[in-house]
Amino acid sequence: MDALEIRELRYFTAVAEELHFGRAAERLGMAQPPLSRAIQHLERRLGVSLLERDRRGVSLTGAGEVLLYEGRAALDAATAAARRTRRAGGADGQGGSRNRLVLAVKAAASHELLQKLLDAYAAEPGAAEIEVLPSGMCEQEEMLRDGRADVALMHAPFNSLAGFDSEELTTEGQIAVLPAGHPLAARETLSMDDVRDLPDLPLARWPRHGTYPPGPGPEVRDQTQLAQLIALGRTMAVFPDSARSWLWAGHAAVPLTDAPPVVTSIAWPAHSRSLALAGLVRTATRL
Amino acid sequence: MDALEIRELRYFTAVAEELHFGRAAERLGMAQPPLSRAIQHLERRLGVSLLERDRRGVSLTGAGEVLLYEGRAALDAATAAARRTRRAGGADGQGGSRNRLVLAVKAAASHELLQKLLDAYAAEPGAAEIEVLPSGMCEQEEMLRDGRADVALMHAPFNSLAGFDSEELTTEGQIAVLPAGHPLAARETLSMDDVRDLPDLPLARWPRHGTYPPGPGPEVRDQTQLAQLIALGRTMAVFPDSARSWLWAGHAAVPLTDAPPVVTSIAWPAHSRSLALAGLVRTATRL
DNA sequence: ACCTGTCATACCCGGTAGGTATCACCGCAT
DNA sequence: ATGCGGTGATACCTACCGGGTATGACAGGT
Repeated sequence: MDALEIRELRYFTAVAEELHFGRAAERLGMAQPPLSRAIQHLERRLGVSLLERDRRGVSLTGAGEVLLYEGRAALDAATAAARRTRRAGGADGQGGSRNRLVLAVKAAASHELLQKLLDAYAAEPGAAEIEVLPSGMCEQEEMLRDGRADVALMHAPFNSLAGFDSEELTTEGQIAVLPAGHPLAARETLSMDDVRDLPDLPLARWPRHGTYPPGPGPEVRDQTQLAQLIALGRTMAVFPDSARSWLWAGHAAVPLTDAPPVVTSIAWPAHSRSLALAGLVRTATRL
Repeated sequence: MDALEIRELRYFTAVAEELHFGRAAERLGMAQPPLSRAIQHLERRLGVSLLERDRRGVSLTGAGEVLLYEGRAALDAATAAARRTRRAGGADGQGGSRNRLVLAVKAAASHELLQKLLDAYAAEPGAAEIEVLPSGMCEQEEMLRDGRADVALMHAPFNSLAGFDSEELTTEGQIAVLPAGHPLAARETLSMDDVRDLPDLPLARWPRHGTYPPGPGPEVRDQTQLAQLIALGRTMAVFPDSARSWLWAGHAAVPLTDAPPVVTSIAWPAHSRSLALAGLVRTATRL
């Protein structure tokens, strides 16, 4: 019962994701035959069939799905180990950067909270250096898992806190961000039913984990694009209250009475034991 | 920036735990020179010094400590991936055992709760087969992490729920289990101060993660040994209320007014997506 | 000084990961 | 039907590297 090797997991996940040995081999920078052999070898060692080689392509068996899922976790853990070790040893350029934290935040969210947090923490005695790592819309989980970040500001229910330790920081309502001239912009409040499925204002779509959800609305990549499209009267969006800070002149914000509240939390890998991290969390909860 | 290999992590953790290349090599079933080389190679690839080779033995650098910690997580993740995949493929003997959960429970704890849970769950339509895996005193976390178990009954504050999803099931007080003839056994209630550091009844010590904590009390391995020693008047112990079910005639139980309450939870790896697991958790919370 | 215990170095060998060439198999077009 | 393109599997070879043995370097204790 010898353990899986990381290399084998890399190979398997490549094949499982591509469902095609040739493309997977290309992605891995190797030839196809050794890849086929490696997967066969893996299946023999596990005593389990992972892939269904049908003439019409490759598909995952049940065990293969399990391995894809669990293997990704193992891969993340291994790359996180490497990254954090390199950083702890100061192999990232300047030497000995022990006292440093990487904080992942959504690019345009929680501006004021972040500012207050950084200011307050910098005033602490012995504060570590905080590197702010801007992340995409829901990339923070991945960043924490694979070691690119040590700690993150996450927003339930958009981010999932599963597998992390966290402390709640703030809770806020949500607003509908509409074109200033739109009839609904004059209302005092709105409900989700009012803004869902408006034919003239379809909800914009963000990429989640690399792909766009289906829907009628325009696809946007960042918040500036979205802001422009709203100002042009092409779409609308639902955002936490704090988004008011970046609204344009052509925008109108109307509170939503029944939108789920957005909880901003500070989250970190459950097993972290860093002193600097503990200090940052303490500062954050005192704000 | 090629990834660490599991083999390298195994080697490094062995050395980091033994702090001795020879013993580590023996534990790994290999000779010492290749082990030394492997560690050097690892240090060169990470660009970081992990071990301080001092004349008088080996010690961990800061980066080494980080790698030991993170590496263990990666090792656990990899072995969990292998184990769960094998099980999903039915490679553990009988074929295709997809619908099966391994539940880790402390050997002699929560007897009645466990009984009720298993009965209730078995009555559910489409219930999976539950394999009950008895665990040591605080071994459940490890079992969940490395895939030996899918779900566990854990007892805060003895087990740490960090890194797992969980649902609280019951809360109970604690009792002092004393020899029946002891003067304190006649009391209606006791406080922690009453029973801490009694010269005639030192608290027994359980092994935690393989080693015994220091102290004057006798070292016990299982709950039967402890019961015997208590009946003999040599020691005492503090247990949750539910421990009354296994008390002997020579024991006396006195409620402790200020002991921390014991919370029994059902816990599982945060990323689990198994249908059977969801059903078991639902059953448990409805008890 | 000697011996002992430690980790590092030198050198050799065999397994295996990876490459190239090719096969076996099917769907599909002509 | 029959070749063609595209798939994954097989055969075979090479080179690297992981592992073993023997030995060195170096410090402490006697």
